[in-house]
Amino acid sequence: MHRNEIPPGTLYLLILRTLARSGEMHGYEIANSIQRISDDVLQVEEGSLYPALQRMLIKGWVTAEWGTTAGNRRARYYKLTAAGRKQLTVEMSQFERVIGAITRVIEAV
Amino acid sequence: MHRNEIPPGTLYLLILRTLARSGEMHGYEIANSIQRISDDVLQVEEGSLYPALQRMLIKGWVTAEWGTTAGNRRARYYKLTAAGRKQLTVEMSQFERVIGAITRVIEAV
DNA sequence: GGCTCTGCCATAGTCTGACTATGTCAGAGG
DNA sequence: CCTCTGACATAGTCAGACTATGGCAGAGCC
Repeated sequence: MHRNEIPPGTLYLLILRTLARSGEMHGYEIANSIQRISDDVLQVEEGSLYPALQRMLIKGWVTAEWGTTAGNRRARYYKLTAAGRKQLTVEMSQFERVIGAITRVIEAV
Repeated sequence: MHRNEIPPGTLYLLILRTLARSGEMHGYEIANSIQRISDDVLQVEEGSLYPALQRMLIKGWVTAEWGTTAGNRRARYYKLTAAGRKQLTVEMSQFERVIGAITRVIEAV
């Protein structure tokens, strides 16, 4: 079915943060990293990941260049731009703001 | 513009939780309550609220009946069903699960 | 009596973005 | 060779939060 786990909008945040931590990664690594760190709660499907990366390229948040993996395969390596780093801080503070607000509503008496 | 504040999916949670706390409310009250408790961070637009309530009626999470407000206006009063209460617990635990996972990714070193 | 304001409900249509399904291609290893 | 897996990509579907708009009824003016 639909609607697996990742709330719409937060995928950008997850990718940006992952790239910020690791400098440079290809798509597959990004997905695996997110999945692993989240203890398999967040599963980034390929059909979500690559379109998101394309959009992020268009928005100018990342750059990409082709390279070769350790296992000798071709892959596109993504890297944050300055705009991407800025976007990350925006998304982070927005995330905290909104999640904090939702939590207040949930926990209100 | 678009994409104001409320992440898709969480509107159900907010409405369910608000109704659970207050027993019975009409739409306007629900929206105002969420907005107030969230310190104006979450603004539930009417064009989001009423469609959401319709969907919740169809899903059987709430019932509605017409009544009159304190200010002598007609309004539809919504109330949680058993299924709605159950859905609330589902959404709550899912929310915590997913937000926890996202937080782990964000805060990972 | 009109007239505006606000409370309150509703819907049609747009748009973002995560999904499913599918396809490709290349190296690894049996 | 032949399958497996890593890795990328896209077309199409769908949920759902938005914009814009409209309607109606009571309150409180003048």
